Amino acid sequence: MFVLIDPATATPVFAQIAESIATQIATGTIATGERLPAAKVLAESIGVNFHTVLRAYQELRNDGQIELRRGRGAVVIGAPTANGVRVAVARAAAEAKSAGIPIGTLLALVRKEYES
Amino acid sequence: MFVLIDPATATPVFAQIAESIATQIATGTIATGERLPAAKVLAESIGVNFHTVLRAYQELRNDGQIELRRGRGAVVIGAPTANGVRVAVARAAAEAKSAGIPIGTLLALVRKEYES
DNA sequence: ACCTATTTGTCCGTATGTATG
DNA sequence: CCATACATACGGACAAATAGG
Repeated sequence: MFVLIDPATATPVFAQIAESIATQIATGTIATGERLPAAKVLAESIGVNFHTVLRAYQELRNDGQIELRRGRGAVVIGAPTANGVRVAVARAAAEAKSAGIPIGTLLALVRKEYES
Repeated sequence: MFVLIDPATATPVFAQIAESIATQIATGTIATGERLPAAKVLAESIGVNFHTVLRAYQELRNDGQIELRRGRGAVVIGAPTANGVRVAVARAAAEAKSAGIPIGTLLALVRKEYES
């Protein structure tokens, strides 16, 4: 697990961690089902507070990339992603963008619709 | 601004705060464009740490309900929500649900599509 | 143009709780 | 029962953007 932090960058540390892990998931460096190191462990290895790593993990969870469970750790989720879904999502995103709806609002709409 | 916290409940304090404010936005008790009290002020008024309120605010921002800016505060966003968007979102949500795709993954897909 | 107060943003540290194994 | 590991909350510090004088 290699995570390199650039303190000079404007992007926050937790975001850098999340981005690094997300990239490694996307490129297959970290496999589906694999378990990420405990937040405390990773934090010590890159020299940051464990809360910062935890926040990165929670960001990844909110993006549906990993699953977090107490006592168990962080596990990478495999994305099945049926085809019809992708098409529908693409249309919704395009509609929203052309309507000038911000991403946050769109996500709120999707969540509300999904949970209704 | 009335926010009542029940310490006996299992739901976290920050979630209770966010939920309370979301309800007040939904019911019109808090109007669109209105400014929420500063996190520090609200925190003192309900007797919690200001970080907890800040987290509630950030939750509301992630849900597209308010806009946060340093030095400016938290302002309630009005939802324009064009009609075509609602239809597209509803379809995408339905597709995802029938495909068994969890909400987190769906949101990640939407975000990726939107930002591409 | 400058300075100051306000307010959110991030990070650190500590403590306690809770689900998992 | 116990160790592990995430979850929440508190507290403090400093940074950065905004607003107002």
